[in-house]
Amino acid sequence: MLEISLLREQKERVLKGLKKKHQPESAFLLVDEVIRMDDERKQTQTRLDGLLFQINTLSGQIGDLFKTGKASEANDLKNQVNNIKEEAKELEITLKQLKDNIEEQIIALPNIPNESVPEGRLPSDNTVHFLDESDMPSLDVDAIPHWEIAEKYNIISFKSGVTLTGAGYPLYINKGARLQRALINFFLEEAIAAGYTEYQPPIIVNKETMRATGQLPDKEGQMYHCEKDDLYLIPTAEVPLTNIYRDAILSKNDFPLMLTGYTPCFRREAGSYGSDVKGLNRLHQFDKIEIVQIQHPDDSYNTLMEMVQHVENLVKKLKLPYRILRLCGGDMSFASALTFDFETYSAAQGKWLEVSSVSNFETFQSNRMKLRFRDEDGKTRLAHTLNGSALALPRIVATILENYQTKDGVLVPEVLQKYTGFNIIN
RNA sequence: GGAAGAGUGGCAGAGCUGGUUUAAUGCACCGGUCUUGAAAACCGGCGUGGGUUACACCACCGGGGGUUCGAAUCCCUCCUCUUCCGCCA
Repeated sequence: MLEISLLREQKERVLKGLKKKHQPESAFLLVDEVIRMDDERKQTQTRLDGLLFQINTLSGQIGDLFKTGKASEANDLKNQVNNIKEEAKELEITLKQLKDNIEEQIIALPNIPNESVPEGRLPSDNTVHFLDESDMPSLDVDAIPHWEIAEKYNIISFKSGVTLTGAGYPLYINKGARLQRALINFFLEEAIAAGYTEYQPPIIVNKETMRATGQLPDKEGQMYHCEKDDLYLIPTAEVPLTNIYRDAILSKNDFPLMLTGYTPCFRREAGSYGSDVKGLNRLHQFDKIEIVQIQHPDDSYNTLMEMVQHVENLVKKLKLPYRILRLCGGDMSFASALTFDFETYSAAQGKWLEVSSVSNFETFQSNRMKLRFRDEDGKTRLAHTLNGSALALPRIVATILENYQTKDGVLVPEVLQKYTGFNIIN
């Protein structure tokens, strides 16, 4: 959620940003509308405060009058107060409506992209930040996609998943399951070595938590909801991890806060179809290790690059062909100011698969969740939040299975072997 | 799930027979005096948000609602914690 002060003080920048994100005409009109409503809100608040002041003062006088036995005079004042109260009640209703309206409108505005975000509307407009062509794999002509490998070695059963739950819920078997566990440990250990603190958060959270990181009201339809308890299954560990510091006021030397956690993630993925959902490409339940940082505004972009480097290091260690994309304005998420996507090359499919997305949200999330810190001069300011996948498992597994396949079986990347306890899947 | 008790500013802890408590006091913290320096002592400051050029002023005593001229204080409801009972990995 954007800050109203930003709309007021840097309106040109906001309008430019909305254009870069290819917002509809209505979004531009919203900016002025929100400012106008906020002006009205201030006026209403001031008038209401005046009335409340009168009520407070008169009530004090009434108390004094009763004490000194002047009941009739007190009763006169009572009537007076009752009149003011009616007026105040109306203003209160107006005020509440204004506040609700402002929130409803401003929530519809996306974050403003950073200067360095490229222009463009489509994924093809993203700029390739790095592409290591020398490592592109050359597979045998009879190379097969990961879903066939999974079946061949009986390490993942999509069929059983369908029996148990439905499409998009694979069952990992034997070395398939152990490979998953190895990846989780590898990613967590790497994050810990980089200075992150490991958390094991709840994977079901309440409405307020979903609201604070922006999943609600925006992505209601993409999430699993437990109706009886009005709780939601998390789509990413970002949600509980960032919310740990909801409503907090940090001190400057708390920065940077570095959190990591492994969780299953749940996404309904309504509207997806075709080759996108084949095999492990897109699932309803998957495993992911997330890294989150909460940082001082002055340092957040350095931190973003560090996080990108951390993720890059992971795919390098796994020796997977990858590229990094700087997302263009039109392809970025609603809440992000700057995003780098990582894609690994799934050789048998001949496809780039997104395995990580690393973003700086600046104050977009912290504003919604009131995550602040105390400045040198004692004032509270909003902190910057950042997060990234490090990494999401299914597509990494898909890439490993396809790129490491040989006639004798699938080799296990060297760095994983101490976690798997075996070096080939056959 | 049932019963009882409790939720106050970073912490501790008053207030809870409704009106000099619209939040006392202590600790912690920050600044100052004193001191070669430090400790102690003393003086001052010390919640969040709205609002204002700045004040004034307003809201918030777990969340929400109500009674009243006036609510931390009374009522309703929800949440959380503690203890006991029941159930159970």
